[in-house]
Amino acid sequence: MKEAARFFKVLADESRLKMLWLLFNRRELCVCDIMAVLEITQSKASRHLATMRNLGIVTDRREGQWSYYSLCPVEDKLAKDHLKLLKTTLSRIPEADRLLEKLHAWLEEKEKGASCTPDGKGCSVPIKPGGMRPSLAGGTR
Amino acid sequence: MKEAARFFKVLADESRLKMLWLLFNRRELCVCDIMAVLEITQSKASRHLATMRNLGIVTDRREGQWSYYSLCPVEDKLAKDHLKLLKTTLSRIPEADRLLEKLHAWLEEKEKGASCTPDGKGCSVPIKPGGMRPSLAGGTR
DNA sequence: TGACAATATTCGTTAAACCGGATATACAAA
DNA sequence: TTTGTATATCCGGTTTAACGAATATTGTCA
Repeated sequence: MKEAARFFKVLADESRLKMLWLLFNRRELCVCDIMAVLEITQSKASRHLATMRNLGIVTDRREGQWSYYSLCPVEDKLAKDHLKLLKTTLSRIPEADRLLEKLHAWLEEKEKGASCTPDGKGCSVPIKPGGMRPSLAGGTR
Repeated sequence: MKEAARFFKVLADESRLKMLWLLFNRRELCVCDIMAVLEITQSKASRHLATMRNLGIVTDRREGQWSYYSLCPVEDKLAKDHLKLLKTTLSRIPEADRLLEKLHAWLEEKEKGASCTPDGKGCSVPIKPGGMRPSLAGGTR
């Protein structure tokens, strides 16, 4: 049961729940995206993602300077089942919709050249006309 | 989502998971039973039960000197669904079986006159031949 | 009433979680 | 090589959770 408690401990944080919700709805996201959408500091985003990676419910993939996080296949049955249910239960929370809207707004903005600000207080949109990140352009579906 | 995190926080403790598991399998239990089966102190048992009552997932019923705790109908859909799933997922954990065996052993012992020891270190079985608690005699099913 | 049993609550301590800011690392582009 | 960006990690500091022991409360029974 200790293992089960450890699993729920990871769900017991609002920021992590939000991150999971985003990842339920987008194949992968980089730390930068999560910072922007959740409006949290970089260290906070990175730390929470690491927590979930340590539990084995997300993985990361390095590409250039970016770390892309995504859900990963979960072996543990308890975790697997509750995560699956979580996707459904979270979708019924009004806030969840708003979060997805924010995500899509951000991703669009990013396409146009937005980048993370060092202080994590959102994003600057310098509109570098040529500049384009690997981003999720064409990804997800 | 804050509400959801608050819910999972309550699940994020091994003792509380065990208590829930016992209550999934027994209509009601008094603090004394939980102390004995989980081998925890009285204050620990009482405090954890209070935590769950505050969240609205268990209720208590006073009868004489005993407080009987049981699961209560949960209005919140997220909590309700995850609790339902929890019963299934916990049942697959080997430890869960052993816990139920312990519960049944204790309840039987109690029938024969066992009582809580003040230090919460288990139970003494003074074998008062006549003495019988309200207990769960005839209850549960 | 007084002694005892079951439970709740308080108290002080310890441990864990979380946080922001600073720094370290890794990579990219100039 | 220097600069800048994205991320990870470290470093205190603050908050929250958990605990055992002690005490308070409530009910029982003699």
